[in-house]
Amino acid sequence: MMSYKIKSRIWIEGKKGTFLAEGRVALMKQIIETGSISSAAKAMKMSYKKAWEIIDGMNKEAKKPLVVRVSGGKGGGGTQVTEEGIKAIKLFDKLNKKCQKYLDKEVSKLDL
Amino acid sequence: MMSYKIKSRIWIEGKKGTFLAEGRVALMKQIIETGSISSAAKAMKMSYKKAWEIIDGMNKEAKKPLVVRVSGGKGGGGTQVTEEGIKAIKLFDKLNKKCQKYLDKEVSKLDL
DNA sequence: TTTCGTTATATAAACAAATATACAACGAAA
DNA sequence: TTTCGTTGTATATTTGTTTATATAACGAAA
Repeated sequence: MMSYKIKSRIWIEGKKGTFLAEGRVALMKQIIETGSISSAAKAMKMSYKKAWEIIDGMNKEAKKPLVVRVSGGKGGGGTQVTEEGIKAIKLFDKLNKKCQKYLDKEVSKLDL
Repeated sequence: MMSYKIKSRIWIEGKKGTFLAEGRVALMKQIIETGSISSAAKAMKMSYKKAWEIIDGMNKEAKKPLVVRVSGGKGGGGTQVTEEGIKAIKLFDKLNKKCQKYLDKEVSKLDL
């Protein structure tokens, strides 16, 4: 009857805290677009502090850094997403889609 | 290498809001144990108001009530989880386990 | 050496969420 | 009719989270 919808949220945890999650991936995508944490935060209407903390926490859980930050220099510096970061984005998006697809299939068997 | 763990959270949405979710199911289980919203809330160290709102929201999204509440009467009244409620608990727990199992399997292929 | 806009950091202010408190309504049983 | 502990509801308080603000550090390039 399609009365109900199943929703899900996934995230990946490292030893001390969250590694990858939806917001983190979205922020990385925005950094790719804009070239810096500050402009990415602005575009997402997020405070710089929060954005910085997300990036910092993510890098601390990563084996190789997902983003590299440069302070000072031409234009004041900036932040770049590494190859590892791009891999992480793709991995997360893929897992997320698979999870939702699986759940939709399971629920469709159930006539809720 | 087992460095990372995948985590997930699922919930079921009705037309106007959340129907089933982890906290709601836990509360129903506690109501089965204790026989009332107030004592269940106390046992879970949750405010009565929050517990009441959870139950209210859940019943509003349910086709048949998952809990029946009686105010007044012997002992002041109480709350009981219906057969529908018990079915809902089992359904949710099963879906939740399946989801986590699926994700663990997917992640195990990935050598994170 | 000066300039630039960024990163990095601390603290204050604003906002949101949860809790605590109080009290009316309820109705079966004594 | 009175009693009981619950449900139901509103409001004030507390707590926690998020944002805003300010400022130092940075370092390549002009």
